[in-house]
Amino acid sequence: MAEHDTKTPRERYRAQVRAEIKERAWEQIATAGASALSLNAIAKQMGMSGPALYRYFAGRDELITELVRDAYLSLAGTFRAAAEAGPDVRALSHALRGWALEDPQRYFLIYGTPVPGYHAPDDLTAIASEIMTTLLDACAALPSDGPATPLHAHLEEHRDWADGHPATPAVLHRALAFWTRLHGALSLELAGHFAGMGFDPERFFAAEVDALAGSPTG
Amino acid sequence: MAEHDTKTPRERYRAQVRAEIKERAWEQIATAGASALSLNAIAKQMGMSGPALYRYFAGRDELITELVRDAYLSLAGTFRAAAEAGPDVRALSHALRGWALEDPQRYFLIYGTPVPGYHAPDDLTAIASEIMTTLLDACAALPSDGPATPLHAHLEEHRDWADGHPATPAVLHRALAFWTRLHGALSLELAGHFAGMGFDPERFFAAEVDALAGSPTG
DNA sequence: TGTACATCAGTGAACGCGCGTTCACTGATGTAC
DNA sequence: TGTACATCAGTGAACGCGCGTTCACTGATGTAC
Repeated sequence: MAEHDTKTPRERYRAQVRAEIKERAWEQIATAGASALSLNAIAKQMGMSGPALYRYFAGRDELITELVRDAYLSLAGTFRAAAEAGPDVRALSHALRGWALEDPQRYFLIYGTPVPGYHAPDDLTAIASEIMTTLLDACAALPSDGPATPLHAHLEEHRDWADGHPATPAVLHRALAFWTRLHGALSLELAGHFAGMGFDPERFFAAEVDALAGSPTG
Repeated sequence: MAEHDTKTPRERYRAQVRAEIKERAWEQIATAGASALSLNAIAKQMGMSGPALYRYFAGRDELITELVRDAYLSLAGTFRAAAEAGPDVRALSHALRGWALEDPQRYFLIYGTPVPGYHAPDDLTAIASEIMTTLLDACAALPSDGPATPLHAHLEEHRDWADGHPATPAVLHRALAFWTRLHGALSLELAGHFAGMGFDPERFFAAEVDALAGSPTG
């Protein structure tokens, strides 16, 4: 009773249909890539006429933007869950890999080839910032820091992206290294560039994580 | 006289037009991404009718395949040139970055989001193999090797991709790390994910290269 | 050198397709009295 | 509870577009004698 449903049946129905549209959109993206996403095809798949979707999304662009936002939210949620037991770069890293493997095209929607001209909406920076903060926390919890380098001085001067986080330059550097290295290993794996090479991508990924978690950013 | 031109004028003309088609294709890709590449648009830009292009390419797919091949060849050539003065990972790394910045969409055509279903032609593996060999040579020329790790044993057993190269497992690991780390830093930079963060991508890239060239794969 | 023929680049019309999006509408669902 | 009205989901037709691709053709360029 305390938690009363404030949604009218119509609102609930709307939310449901919106959700199904997005689901079909994800299926389509997984099958043929984001650039092939088509409103008409989604409508047909749902047994509706094309124009019906305009009751739910202003157009194709708004739908895509919404999908990008959902992808970011999903990743942020995964990170939050992985950090629940405390800051731990290993947990974060493997959560990231699991999330990426779960739906490679979702991963690429965020980190893949940018479409020249497309600009992501502004409210994503807040979500991206939460993700980065989680990573910074985990890096700050690691032991050693190692000697200062010229890059540290540079990062010290350009640390706005850390969003007020009280991280040392060494921690900033390590967070950047985590981000880019994991992304490198993951995106090549997901894009199929390891196919036929024989080795186990997961072992290599784990070795990268170990190297990062073990030594000062070397 | 010794070097007589065996090409007829018609053949030379054909080659010229083919080259211009590709050039326009690259322009289009740089402007709107590879998925937006259109034969008709290229033809219009060249002042020809659409069907005329079918004298030069069997269709859109063949053109794209050709562009992918050219991108690989271009990268292989860049690597070859960078290794001319001897094996040197630093030279290779910065040559790679320069090549990528020269035309980000060309880079993404090789390393970007894969289109589900598209499969690259087989003869690319030879070019990819040359690139990898150059990188392996450079890694083998680095000094220290560091202690053996479990990953080394795994790579020792799965080294077919090294194509007969007499590299130690530590060298194999380092080559993989080079490849993935540079790719991670580069693709995030090119995709614009560093935009607004304030730090200098080149300095970070250089630090990654230094870390790789300096210590055993840590 | 001149003529007859073959080659081949390029055109314009056409086909069928799917796209995003608009518009005027029908009919069902919810609301107010 | 019943009636009158407003809201809103969904339809079908239509618009204009650009796409890849085929086809029969014209006209210029090259080749053979």
